[in-house]
Amino acid sequence: MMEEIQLQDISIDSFFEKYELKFKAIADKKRLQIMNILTQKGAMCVCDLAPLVDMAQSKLSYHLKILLEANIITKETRGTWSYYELNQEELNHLLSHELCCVFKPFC
Amino acid sequence: MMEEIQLQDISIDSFFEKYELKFKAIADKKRLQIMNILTQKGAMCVCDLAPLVDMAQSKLSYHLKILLEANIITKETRGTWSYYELNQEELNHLLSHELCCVFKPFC
DNA sequence: TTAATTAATCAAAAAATTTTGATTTAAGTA
DNA sequence: TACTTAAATCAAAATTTTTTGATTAATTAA
Repeated sequence: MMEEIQLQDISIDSFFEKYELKFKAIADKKRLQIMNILTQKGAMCVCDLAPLVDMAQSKLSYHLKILLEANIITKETRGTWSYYELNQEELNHLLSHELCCVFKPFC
Repeated sequence: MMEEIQLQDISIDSFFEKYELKFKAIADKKRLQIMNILTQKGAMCVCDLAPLVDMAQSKLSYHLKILLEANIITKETRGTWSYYELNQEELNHLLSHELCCVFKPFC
């Protein structure tokens, strides 16, 4: 019984942690701008994205990693290039329909 | 023309800032827990909420202020008590329908 | 092969957020 | 009136996040 309650607590706790991670990822002006650009342009590599968001490469890679680890975007490597794309499915689970067109693709 | 472009930039910039503020407010395990409790219990005062989230009063007041400033919750003062309640309308604009029952009331 | 490009990672510095404990203000209670 | 309770605010400390610039590894191009 004790264990049951504890398990419940642990699971609700990790549930909140999961959403903390996701909301934290999108809780940033620059990362929202990145999402907005990916909404409009589809998949992009770091070197093409960098000038659009006016960011140094290492800084952009840092922000992309945050979004990637929250599953907000996906990554596909081709040669030396890394192509990043919005994860539409994930965003649909997360955001209101209203936020389509701005932070979600094809809505 | 220059001005038009600048105005556009400023407005899209403040648009991202607005959502940064809101997502930042909900991008926290403890604040999500607060929202979850308010979802279940409706309006609550700080002194009743504090033991439920196992937080000192000043800490809880700090987190409530973050949510209040993002318009995620509302506040009504009665005597010495402050009653906080989820802002259902705001959350509907922000979050997916899926996140109802967890972070949004009456869905 | 050599040089250049792409992007990830690292450590240190800078900046922002959160926690803590105390103080303050206001309102209720004996 | 004096005492207690509720909650906001404050400053300092602690913690977390972000930025910066350099380095590294892998791939492409000359």
